[in-house]
Amino acid sequence: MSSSSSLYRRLHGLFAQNHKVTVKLNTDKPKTTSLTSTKPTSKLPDEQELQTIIDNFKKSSESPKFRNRIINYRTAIRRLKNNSSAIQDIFEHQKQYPEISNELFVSRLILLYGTAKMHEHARKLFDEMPTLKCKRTVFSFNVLLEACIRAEKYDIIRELFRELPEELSIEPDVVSYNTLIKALCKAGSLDSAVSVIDEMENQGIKPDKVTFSTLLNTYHESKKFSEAEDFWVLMQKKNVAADMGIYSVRLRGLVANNQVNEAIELFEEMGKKEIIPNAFSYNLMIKMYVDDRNWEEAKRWYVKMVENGRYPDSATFVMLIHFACDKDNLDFALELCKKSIDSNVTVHNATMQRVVNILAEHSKLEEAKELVNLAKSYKRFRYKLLLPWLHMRFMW
DNA sequence: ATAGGGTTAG
Repeated sequence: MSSSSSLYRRLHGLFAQNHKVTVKLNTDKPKTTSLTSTKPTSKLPDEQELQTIIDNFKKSSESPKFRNRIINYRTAIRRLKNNSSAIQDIFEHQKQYPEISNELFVSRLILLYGTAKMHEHARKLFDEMPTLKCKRTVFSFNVLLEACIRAEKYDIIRELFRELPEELSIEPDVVSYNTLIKALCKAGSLDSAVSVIDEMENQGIKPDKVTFSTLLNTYHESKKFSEAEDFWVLMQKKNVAADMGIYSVRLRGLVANNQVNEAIELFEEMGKKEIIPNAFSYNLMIKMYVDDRNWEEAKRWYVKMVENGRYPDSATFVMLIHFACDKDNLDFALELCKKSIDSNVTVHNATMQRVVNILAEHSKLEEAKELVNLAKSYKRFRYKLLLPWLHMRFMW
């Protein structure tokens, strides 16, 4: 790096510091107005606030419209943080409404108990369903399994599987088995998860793309790439209808293991099978070359993406803009920034700022200014870009 | 309706 750029950096540092002070002087509340985004500290509600949330929720629950919107329950859970007795309080309150005999409604509550890490309450509500005049099918059984996963109680799921279907005469379906597999994967028992395939086939249930997707992904996560290979072959043998998603999982695995040729091959295979690669597929290919510092190929895949009518998204722009900056390819960096604004795609503020800075560093002041102004016209996000050159001129 | 798959910078 040249000495002029290090001078620039020092000036910029000074500038940034001064700027913060100015912000503080101009406002009465300096706590959250810093340019570097500081999240407001989320504190636990005190007793008074807690009671208000509970009372308001119960009041709102009187409206059937309110009860029909799951988002209201999710919001309440979030606001109540980990206060399980408060959550139990508002959920118990729901039992007086007719929806409590609706399997979907109760299932949502069971799932939310899981989200709140209250697996015992989830189980209790499941057990109460007959008393609540609510039918209980494999659907709510699956939901109970999922609630345990959300509560990270993986070991219970095996037991539930052994105990409940027989007791309640529920036939586990493909979703039940896929959920069991997910639980075993999360618990780190990949081998037993795989053996569930045999188990389900013995019960006459065909593993599907979700089954294979979950397992393939776990192979990749535990870096067992050659086993992932065998597993992919097994999937072909089982004639599982592949889709975009499972190809994405496979492609991600190949990229993670730096199997460049195999990744290209798979990409082409997708086209032949009429699984049209989407932006995510292209991003994977671009990322592979960006990580490899191969500018030519990264750019080639970007061009290919645009030519094939896939819209570059935030990930595409951020990856390539930084790479272009690394390579001092200012024209391309600027072009990408303009295109992102033009196509209504938001990138990180720091990414856009880096291009402004690097343009200024290379005395391309007009272009830097142009970009800052262009960013001002962007409606979906308010970029906060600084024009360092103004300040440098002032210092000189 | 419940189960999976998703990135990008510092």
